[in-house]
Amino acid sequence: MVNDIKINQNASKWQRRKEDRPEEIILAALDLFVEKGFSATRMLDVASLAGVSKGTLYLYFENKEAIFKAAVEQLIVPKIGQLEALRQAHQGSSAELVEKMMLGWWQSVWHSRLSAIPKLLISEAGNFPELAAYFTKNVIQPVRQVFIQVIEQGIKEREFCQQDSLTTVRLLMAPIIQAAVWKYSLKAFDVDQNPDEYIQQHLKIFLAGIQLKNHKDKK
Amino acid sequence: MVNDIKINQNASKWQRRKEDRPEEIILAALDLFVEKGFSATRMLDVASLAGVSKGTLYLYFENKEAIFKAAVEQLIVPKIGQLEALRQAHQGSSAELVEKMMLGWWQSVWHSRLSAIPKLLISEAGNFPELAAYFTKNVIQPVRQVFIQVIEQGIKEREFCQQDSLTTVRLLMAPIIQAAVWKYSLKAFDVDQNPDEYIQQHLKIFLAGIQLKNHKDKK
DNA sequence: TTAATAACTGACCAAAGGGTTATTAAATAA
DNA sequence: TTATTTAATAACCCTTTGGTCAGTTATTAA
Repeated sequence: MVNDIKINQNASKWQRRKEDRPEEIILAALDLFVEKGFSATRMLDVASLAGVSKGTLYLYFENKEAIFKAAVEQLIVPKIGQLEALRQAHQGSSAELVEKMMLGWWQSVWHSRLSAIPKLLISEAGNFPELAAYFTKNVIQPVRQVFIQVIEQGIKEREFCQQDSLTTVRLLMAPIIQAAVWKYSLKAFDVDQNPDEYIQQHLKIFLAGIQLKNHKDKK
Repeated sequence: MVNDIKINQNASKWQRRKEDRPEEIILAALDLFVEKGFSATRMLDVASLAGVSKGTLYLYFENKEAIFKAAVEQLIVPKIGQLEALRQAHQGSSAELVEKMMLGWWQSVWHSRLSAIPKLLISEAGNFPELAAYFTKNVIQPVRQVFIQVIEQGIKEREFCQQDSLTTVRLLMAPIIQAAVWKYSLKAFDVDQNPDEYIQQHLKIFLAGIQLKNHKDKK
C-alpha cells in the first residue's frame, strides 16, 4: 500500500489515447471471445491484449456485455447494407443473384473474425438473452429478409418452384452457418475440408433443387 | 456452527440409493448443461435437481467434467447401430433410403434430450478437447460413414450425379444439425418454425438437387 | 442389541474474477 | 510556471463457486 520509491520510467504506460482505445479494446475482446467464449474470457486478459489496465476498460464500457454489443454493432451491422445493395443493383436471373450474394458474403466473412460470431452467439445465448435478442433482431433477421426477397422474386418470375420462402432461406444459410460454427468448434478434431468446394457444391445442389424446371415434371 | 437441537424428521433425506444416483445425477446435469452450458452450470444446481447434496456428487464423480463425459458416452453411442441396420435392410431407391434414414433419425432425436448434444459439444469443444475428439471419432464419423455408403451406392447406380460423397453428406446433415443447435440457442429469440416442414422441404430440395436426371441436361 | 460400515450432508475453504475507487500523471488552461 | 482537468492505473472489495471434510444417519453384520 505504501510505496517509498516511485519507479515509473515506462514511457509506453500512461499514454493518453482516448480516440483509439474503444476500437482497440473491441478488437482485443473479440479475439478472446472467439478463442475462449464469452464467459471464459477474463476482463484482465482483454485489458492486457488491448494494452491497457483493467480499470481502463470500465472507463469506456459499462461492462463485459457492452463490449460484445459494441463489437457486433461496429463490425457486423455495416455488412448488412452491402447485401441489400447487391440485390438492388442486380441484373439477371435470381439464381445468379443468390450465387453472387452467397459467395460475396462467404468471402468477406470466412477469413475474418466475423466468422466466429455464430459459434459465439450459439454458445452464449442461454446466459446472455439480451445479447441473443439483439443479434437476432439486428443481424439475423435483416440478412434473412434480403434473401427472402430474392427467393420470392424468383418464385414470382417462375424461375423457382412455389415454396415457403423463409424455410428456403433457412436451408440456404444452414450449411454456411454450420461451416462457420464447425471452424471454431469441432474442426480441429474432424477430417479436413476445402470450404470453397463445400460452398460451391451446396449452391449447385441447392439451386438445382429449387429451380422450377426440375420439379414441374413431378407429381 | 453449534446446533443445540437436532431436528431431523425429514424422511426423504438420507435415503441411500447407491444404484440410482449416477443416472439421476447424469440426467440432471445434462438438463442443466443444455440450458446453461457447461461453465455456467453450478454443481449446487446439479445436486438440487438430482435431489442430493453437493457432496454426494463427488461421491460418484471425480469432478464436473466427468459427469459431462459420462452423459455423452451413455446416451449417444448406443444409437449409432440403428442407422446401419436400416441401410442394410433397405430395398428400393437410394433417395428413398436417404429419406427414410433422415426422417427416422430426426424423429428419434428431435424430441429427446439427445437433440441437445450438438449445441453442447460445439459450445464446450474448446474447453474439453478430449471430449470433442472422442465424440468426433465415435459418433460423427461413424454416422457419416453410413450415409456416405448410401450416397456412393446412389452414384454407382446412376441415380445421383457424380460428386464428392463426403461433402454431399455434410450438406445433407447440416440443416438438421443446425436445427438442433438452434433449438437450444437462438430459437427463443427467433420467429417460430415447424421443424417437420423444415426437414421435409430440405429433403425435397436436396434430393431434387443431387438426382442425375436434373443435371444431365446441363453444361 | 450392538458394532461396524458406508451413503449422505452441509458448513467450510480458497481461488477466481467482475467491477470499484483512490491515486498518479499527462494534457491543457490560466 | 502553476492550476485544473481527466486518462489511466493498480490495489482493493466482494460475490460466486468448485471442491473438501468432519460429522450424521441408514444399513448391514455380528
